[in-house]
Amino acid sequence: MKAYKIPEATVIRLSIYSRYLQQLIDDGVKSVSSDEIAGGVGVSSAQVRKDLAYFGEFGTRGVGYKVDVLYGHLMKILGLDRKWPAIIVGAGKLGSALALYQGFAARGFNVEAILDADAEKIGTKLDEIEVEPLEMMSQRIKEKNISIGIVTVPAATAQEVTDKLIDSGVKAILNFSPRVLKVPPNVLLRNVDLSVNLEVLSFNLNFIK
Amino acid sequence: MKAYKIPEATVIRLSIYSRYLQQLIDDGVKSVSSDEIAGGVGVSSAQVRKDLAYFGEFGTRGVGYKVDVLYGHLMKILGLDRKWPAIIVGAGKLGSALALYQGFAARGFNVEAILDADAEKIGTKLDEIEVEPLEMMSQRIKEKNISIGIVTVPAATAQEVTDKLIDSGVKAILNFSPRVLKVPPNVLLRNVDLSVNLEVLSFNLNFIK
DNA sequence: GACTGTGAAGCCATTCACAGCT
DNA sequence: AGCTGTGAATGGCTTCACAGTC
Repeated sequence: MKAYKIPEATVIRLSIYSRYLQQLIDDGVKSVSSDEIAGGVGVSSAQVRKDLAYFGEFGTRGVGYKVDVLYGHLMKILGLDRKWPAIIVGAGKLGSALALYQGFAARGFNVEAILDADAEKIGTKLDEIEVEPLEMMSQRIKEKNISIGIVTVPAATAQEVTDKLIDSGVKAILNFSPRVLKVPPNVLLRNVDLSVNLEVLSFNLNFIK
Repeated sequence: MKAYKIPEATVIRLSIYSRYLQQLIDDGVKSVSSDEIAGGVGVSSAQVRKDLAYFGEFGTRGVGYKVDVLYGHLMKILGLDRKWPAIIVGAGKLGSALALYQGFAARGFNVEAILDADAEKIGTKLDEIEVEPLEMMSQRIKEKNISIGIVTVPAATAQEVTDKLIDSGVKAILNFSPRVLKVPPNVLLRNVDLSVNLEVLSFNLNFIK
């Protein structure tokens, strides 16, 4: 499922703009131009304006944007004016790291449960939350009203776990496993492929020096 | 720095194709068509053929591709026919998880050193490798001939650490910090922004249901 | 008959350039 | 004068459709 006519690249940049604006707020800056945002995040000022234009007119000609106002609009657009409970499946190194990652909670993504198939891991605590067996998936998703599932299991079980998440009512999957997942068209899927990122670097390293 | 005229999207897909072919090899499959690869990774068969066409003619008309031959070509193209020693800066949850992540080593990315500023962490062991102080950066990069640096420090110190990596001779940076990094044009940079990925999902969740 | 390789067409995102507002 | 908002132009990736080969 894709959301209407907004380019994904635009959504990604909005997220980055919003973080840059957060920084400006912390620094006490009140007003900003598209040119300054552009410089701060490494794109062109026309790009910044075009991205914003998909959603409305947030600035003042001749003046620029009010930092706090623009920030508010972006957070709303990104759906970050609310909490998003999430569940992590796979309490290995990566899953555990993500469960404890402050950056998620800071943006409203609260990890409400973390599950694993391994009996050894079940019952261990990561900060506040306890690793639970896979059987708890459906119950936790329903009681915590979770719509985002984060998959950090090995490739072999990734599809199976994903199917279960979707059966249990999850609407969006963030996949960290190195496996191409099949999901029905009404479920959102994003892949964070750690090795692929390094491989793009190694490909490009061939061309320098 | 960008590598010549190959679209980045193509490089990413080549990496994914190569993993799919690896699977086919494991399954004992000898021959494959662009249509089968396309089905396996979720793109069109024309896309598969176009991507491969940037680098040569690897198939046989009317027949398809020999799995092992194509796999070999892709690994060579991606620069994965060699080892890539890497260094991780930041031994927090995420850095530690990445240091131990089997997927990297499986593709030739060997984490040769992991550094941290925190005196408490220095000396602790992650599997085989020991967390060392930042001061060891230059020495380790030179003696291990490292060209890839992985940044997993908090946003506040990310730029500083990146500058040091580049000073020490690193040619490519994989950035996990939520900060836009400035690097000179002869240094490669890729960002893996964990929150941004969730935010793209939350944006799109607004449009369903 | 099957499937690759590829020029041409189509599509979509980015950049340009300027009108419009303050 | 300064900066936004936007139609038009550009550039680049993807899809189409078919000629070429086995």
